[in-house]
Amino acid sequence: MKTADAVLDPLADEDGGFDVYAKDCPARMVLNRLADKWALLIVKLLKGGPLRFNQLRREIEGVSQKALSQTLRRLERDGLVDRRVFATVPVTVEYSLTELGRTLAEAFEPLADWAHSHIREVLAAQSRYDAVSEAA
Amino acid sequence: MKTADAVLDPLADEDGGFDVYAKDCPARMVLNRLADKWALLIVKLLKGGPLRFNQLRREIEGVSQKALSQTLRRLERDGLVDRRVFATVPVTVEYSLTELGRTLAEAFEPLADWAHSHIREVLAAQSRYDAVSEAA
DNA sequence: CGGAATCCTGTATGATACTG
DNA sequence: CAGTATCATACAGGATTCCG
Repeated sequence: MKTADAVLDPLADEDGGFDVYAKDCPARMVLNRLADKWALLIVKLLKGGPLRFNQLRREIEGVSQKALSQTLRRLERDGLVDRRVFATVPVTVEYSLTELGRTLAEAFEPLADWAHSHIREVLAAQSRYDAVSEAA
Repeated sequence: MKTADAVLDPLADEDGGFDVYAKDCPARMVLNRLADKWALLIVKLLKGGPLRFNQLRREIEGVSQKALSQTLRRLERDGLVDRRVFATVPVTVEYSLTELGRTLAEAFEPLADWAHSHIREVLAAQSRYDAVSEAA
């Protein structure tokens, strides 16, 4: 395709930003990455400090080792998570947030809070909706 | 208080919240819904006022009519978006944010801002990562 | 215009097994 | 412990067609 710069420049707008609604906008790629089923959950967990692979796996109920592995690699690639290997006898791998990751974790917090505090309203809305469409 | 939801109670923790890391936690369902590729994009768009179906479709480059339709229905079901039909000659359908939806839009803003202002860092991290792994 | 129904395919995901 | 590799599949998602 194009080079990285060629992609960026035409999309940059006056305020130095990007159009999230443009197809190939990097910001949308970022958003899509964050839309990952586990990514934000992991980031939020790591806010509490470094964790090892299987610790994460135990904490996040329902994640497969494959999904966890993939998500961690993507997060590492995006510079959000740091991966450190310790040459202990059974090898130990520790994941932690980078500086960038920490800023993300903070930006995510309002959304997490929102989910937390509006679950009941959402569930109620769903029931209402289902009741109506079921009636038809 | 313990009536309707057998699902909710066992998951409620001391502070009256939910454990996002539990498999069947409603909060996680909410989060997963938000993790939808288009949901947040739509919510953000509707902050600017009501829009019709094809307006949304045009604004969000790359969304298929099916994906848009499905996402809108889900958002409506969750009580985040309001759908109003006008009996004009070619029927007009208008989508707008509900009160609940507006609170979500606000909670989302920090994350959108984050994506906006950290794209370059993420892209840089990706390049670095790819350069290294490619070297192997 | 705003969608629902159908078909069809890529990919994401999960279970299983193997390695360092 | 911390993964990768393989396979098998379910399902989201796109393209197309048709309808109120």
